[in-house]
Amino acid sequence: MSEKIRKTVHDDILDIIPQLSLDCVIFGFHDSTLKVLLLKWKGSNIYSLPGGFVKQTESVDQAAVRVLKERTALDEIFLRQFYTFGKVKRYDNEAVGQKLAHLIEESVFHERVVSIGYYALVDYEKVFPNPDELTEKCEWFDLEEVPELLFDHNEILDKALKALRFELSFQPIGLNLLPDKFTMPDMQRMYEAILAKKIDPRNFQKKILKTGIVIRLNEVKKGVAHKSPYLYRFDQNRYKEVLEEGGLFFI
Amino acid sequence: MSEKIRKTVHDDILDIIPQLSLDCVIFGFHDSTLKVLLLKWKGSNIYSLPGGFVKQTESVDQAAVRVLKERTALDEIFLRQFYTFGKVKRYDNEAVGQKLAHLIEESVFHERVVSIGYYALVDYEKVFPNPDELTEKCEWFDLEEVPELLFDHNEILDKALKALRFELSFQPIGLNLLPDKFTMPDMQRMYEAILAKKIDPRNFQKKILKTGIVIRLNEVKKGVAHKSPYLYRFDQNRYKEVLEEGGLFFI
DNA sequence: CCAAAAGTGTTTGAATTACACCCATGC
DNA sequence: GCATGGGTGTAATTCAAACACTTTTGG
Repeated sequence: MSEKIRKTVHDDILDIIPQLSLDCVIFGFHDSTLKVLLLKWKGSNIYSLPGGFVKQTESVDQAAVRVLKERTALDEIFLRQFYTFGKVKRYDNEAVGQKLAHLIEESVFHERVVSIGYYALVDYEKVFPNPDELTEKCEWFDLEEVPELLFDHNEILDKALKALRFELSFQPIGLNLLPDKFTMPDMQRMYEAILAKKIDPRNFQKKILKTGIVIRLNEVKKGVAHKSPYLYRFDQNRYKEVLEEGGLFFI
Repeated sequence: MSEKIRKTVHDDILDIIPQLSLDCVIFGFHDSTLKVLLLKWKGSNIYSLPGGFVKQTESVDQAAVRVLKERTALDEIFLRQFYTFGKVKRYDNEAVGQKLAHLIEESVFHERVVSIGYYALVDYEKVFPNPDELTEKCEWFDLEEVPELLFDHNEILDKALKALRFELSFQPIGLNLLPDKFTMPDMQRMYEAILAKKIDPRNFQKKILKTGIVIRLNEVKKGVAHKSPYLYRFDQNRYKEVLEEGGLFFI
């Protein structure tokens, strides 16, 4: 553990809530597949979700926003708290302590920590992945290619994905994964990637347009092979209306 | 603050996770209305939700089970973690400290606490409400008659009710509020009380019976005025099947 | 001109809603 | 015997699902 890191951890320890952390599952959508942002720890082959601690002077939500901003350079992120992980032994503390001994004092991992799980939906193109002091890479992984993760992060990821699927099934939150202008087939592929099922394009379009939450622009996407698809944009105001009407809609 | 209580709080402080608590919204159903179990603090007119701290040696879920058992004398309670409340200033620490100064050292309330919210569904008839050392009464309140509560407990209650309504809309969790044997009109009234809307009895019965999760017994409820209604019981096995089929059903 | 993806409507079946009268019981 | 709540079926409508061909573009 470098002196710098030791110092940082030590200074911070007074400012954070002890035994409480948060973990963020950051989802992106690219090449018709759902991606998740993972960190690779320095001098190792160990991966984990981005996470952090909650400062005494910030809310848990603010802490999540801060962590996300640090890792993605994005403000204004769609965030959902989905579960708090509170088992006594969330992972093999001994083993983790040894694996990370070159970076962090082992005793840190002897203490039990409760972690609040958030998931975030971001526009893949706008993200600049950024590792922190303890990690050397921050990169996107296809969901099917996620390796074994540190702590209980595979479990947290599973639960986040379930929560995302559930919520996407009746609220159009998936729009947060798309760029400002997108095509109907893009949107459909996004739904298909997350829900892991094929959807009929005619029925899909009908359903989406009926809600009125997207608006077709007088533009088509150029420079693509084959027929040029129309571009759409999200109608934030209409979306809020739909939500206030209690409007849930199923895909 | 009595010596006994001071000692208890002091002894416990080493065994619990600091700055982390949990709060339980315990719902019951009686007289066609949804009820919630509240505590009245000693020597005051202050009410709050039951809650507690998480011991170092127990999971957060176990802590919730323990709290529920202490307040209701029930094992095997239906419990759902629904949200973690993490604002920096969840309530007016000064004011609360003063209000409870006769029971607890004021400084306790100067520290910021993150609280994990659970809601429980219990069989009203089986509950023996039980105050703790700091409270003098533990009693059921109609939802409409809930007074101003301590801390941010009104907000927690609101959010629990929303979560309950949402979940009840597509999973038959409300059965946990009913006795082992119940009538179809009972069940309907329970849905009506929670969702706050009238339901057609023919359509309701059709929908419930179609799922197969309740079974009509060869008994009727005796001793009631008017026509004797049939009794039903919950089919736990069928319920599990339905859940595994991914079966959600709307009311 | 060919290959590949985009765009579009109608028909069918399933599910949901609306609706009203008779029955059994306790008083 | 009467007032009250319990029990039940059908018709109308709405909503969801199935399904295939034409159009446009780049290469």
